[in-house]
Amino acid sequence: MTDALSAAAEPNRRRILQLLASRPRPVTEIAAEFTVTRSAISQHLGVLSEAGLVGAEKVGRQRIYRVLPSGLRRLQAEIDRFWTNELDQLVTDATSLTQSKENRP
Amino acid sequence: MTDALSAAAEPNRRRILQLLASRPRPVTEIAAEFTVTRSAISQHLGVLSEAGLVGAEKVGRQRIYRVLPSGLRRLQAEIDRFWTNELDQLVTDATSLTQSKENRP
DNA sequence: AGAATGCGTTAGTGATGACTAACGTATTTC
DNA sequence: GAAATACGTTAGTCATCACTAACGCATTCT
Repeated sequence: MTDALSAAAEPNRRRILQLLASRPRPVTEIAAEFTVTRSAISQHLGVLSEAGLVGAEKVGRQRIYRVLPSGLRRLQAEIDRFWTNELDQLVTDATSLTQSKENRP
Repeated sequence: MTDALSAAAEPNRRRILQLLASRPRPVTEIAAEFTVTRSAISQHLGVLSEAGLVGAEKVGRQRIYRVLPSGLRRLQAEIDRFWTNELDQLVTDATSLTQSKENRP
């Protein structure tokens, strides 16, 4: 599961990325936002790190995690590669056509 | 795993969605594009259907699957909700700043 | 130096996922 | 009507995941 999209899809990891996007944080501060253990968060950070989506900087006894723009761009590229023109047309077409064929018998 | 993003994130299901986006297809035609069993494809279609991303129409002895624009819009909304302004800024900022802080010591 | 803080790591568990093989059921073809 | 086609479904397997509890290692504080 080394691809960025699969790594970022997990709900808790989505939130972690959003938190880190607003501002880099140490692990404990991240874990405080969740009900799961700090250990679980640490492992999620490991997955995100392995996918190149986050990086850590050691400051004193804390490890400040931040989102890596390069990884984020790779994620964006993966999403774009998935979201083909054909998929996009289905969305835009439906809005104008009042989805006539949607619930076809 | 009822949310659209988690359902769509799985690699095989991504491809299924793309295939169906180009043109609705019966199950066998979809399965022909993959190395896994038709049974596996059928189950993937079940997941996508449960997530409201695809729908089937019975024609003779075939079941023609197609992408549902409504579900696709829900997926798009979920992606947009994840991809916050803060995340987006990190991407756009990095391109102009030549990612100065990316590999900070 | 000793206690406390901040983290990573590991072992172990329960749940879930993706998959195959086999069977069952309509529907079409001959 | 019998064989073939197009599926769904199910049982069972194996791998992976998310998680907790416990431990260990630095680093800071007193």
